[in-house]
Amino acid sequence: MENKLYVYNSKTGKKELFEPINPGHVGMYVCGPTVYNEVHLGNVRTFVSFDIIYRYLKYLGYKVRYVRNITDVGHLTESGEDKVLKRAKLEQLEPMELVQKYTNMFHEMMSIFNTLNPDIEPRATGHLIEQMEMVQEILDNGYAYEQNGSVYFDTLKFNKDYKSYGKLSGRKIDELFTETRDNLKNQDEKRHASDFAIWMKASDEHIMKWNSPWSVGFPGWHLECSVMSTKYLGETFDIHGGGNDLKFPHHENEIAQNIGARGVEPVKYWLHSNMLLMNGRKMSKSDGNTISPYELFTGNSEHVSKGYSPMAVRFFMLQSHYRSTLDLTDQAMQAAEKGYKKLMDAAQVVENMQYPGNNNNTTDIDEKILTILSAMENDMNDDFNTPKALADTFELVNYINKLKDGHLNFKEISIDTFNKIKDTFLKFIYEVFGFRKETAGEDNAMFEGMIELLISIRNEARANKDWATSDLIRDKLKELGIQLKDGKDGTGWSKI
RNA sequence: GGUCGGUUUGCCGAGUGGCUAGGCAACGGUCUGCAAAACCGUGUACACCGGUUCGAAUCCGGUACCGACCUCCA
Repeated sequence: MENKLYVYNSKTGKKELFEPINPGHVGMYVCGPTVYNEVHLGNVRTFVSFDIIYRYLKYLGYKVRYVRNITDVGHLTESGEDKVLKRAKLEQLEPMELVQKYTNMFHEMMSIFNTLNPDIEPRATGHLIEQMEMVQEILDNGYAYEQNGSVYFDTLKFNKDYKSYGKLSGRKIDELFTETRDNLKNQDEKRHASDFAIWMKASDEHIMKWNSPWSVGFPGWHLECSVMSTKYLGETFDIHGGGNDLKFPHHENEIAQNIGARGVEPVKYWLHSNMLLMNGRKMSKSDGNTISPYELFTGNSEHVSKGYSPMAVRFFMLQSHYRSTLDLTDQAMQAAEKGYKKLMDAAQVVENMQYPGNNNNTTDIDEKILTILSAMENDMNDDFNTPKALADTFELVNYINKLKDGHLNFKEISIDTFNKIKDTFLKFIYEVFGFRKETAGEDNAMFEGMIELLISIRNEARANKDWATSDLIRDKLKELGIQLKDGKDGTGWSKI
């Protein structure tokens, strides 16, 4: 942990030295999905971005508590309907049945993309008591008012006392007054247009509702994150993450609620990831500019010419910085797929490579390699710059391939340098970047044995200049997805 | 309309006041029975117009275009 990690804090708009509140420990909260629908590829980008951050913090040796919630109530559509209820009606499922269905699918997708599970994954409906308690605290402190059974956060009073409403998202409360859309439900109950509901009275036909001191109703969407983050991470914690479209109003309101209830700023570092675009525009279901993860895997979409594997997609995402927009195009995916394959081929090569003999002499090549190795960490320390770290990694790929082909002699580097390449390279590929081998077969001894057998039969044929047999084996294997590669030291193979 | 961000070589995408990002594609070469892979070499880019500077694609100002947010959104 002697390295210094800098993170870009949305609250200050600057890169800041990362110093956790409790040395050695990091509390991190990321807004999870609302489970009313199949997970969107854009969501995946956000969760992959924070997966890298989680992984890298762990790599640095921090003990991280990663909390990511599941929103299963209170998230309303523009017309004021509960998203979960609306969808449940459509699919003719119990609300909790629907929530479970999409929660399961979400977990499956996260595992397909090889993201690590959060340490705690709390649900909004599991924290109704705590949410009511916070509503009461805010009321007691005078930053909320009740109106016909609903409770609204008083942004004007809050802003008068703390002068901070709108600070995170750079908004001014006076402007919010005029900008607000006028089609929101219960708008007229609010004192000020920028006020927001923290408890809502439910109508008779509303199914998901609970008894409270104010009405039979349900909590406001922003409340759950305030409650669950502080419950599991404390009144102040280190990192809060989410997509930058949540900055306003969600995160802004979260801060207001926490301060309104407890009087303290909850978050030290706000991290926001940027949007995934497709063909230059934000992915959006309404105008058809969207592709689901499964469509991307199978190629069953007008936007792509073929399917791409989940790890190729992950690689594609890591090739841009999490704070930049990323534009998904078919051409870009093809490039990413090939680059990913090259990287993983090198990983397989270096895994099986041993340094011959024992040489401790170092040359200027050792020095160059050691510079690359430290650059990998330095670049990740610079606000998790995965594209740069990945570029460094490709420089190692070049050295690995040169060693393999004999263009670089092992004697030109020391055994110590070689072991460092192997160790760091594999650590970054598997632990930090979170790539994984995509087919079970690669780890299967019998499968590998059979390939090796075919290769030796083919080599026999080649020795006899029986090109017909030789090419038959090569071509048939290629059809099955195995690419043979004839090299100086015999024939290797890889998955296509 | 308001706020913020972007415009980098054929594509994606980093970065920096003077030093090769990287991946993909292209072209030439090495290797190979052929192929693939790998390796070597080639490309000299930073929207436009001004300004600051010994020097700017990088800083400042303006213009154009694009995008996001402005209580559905990762």
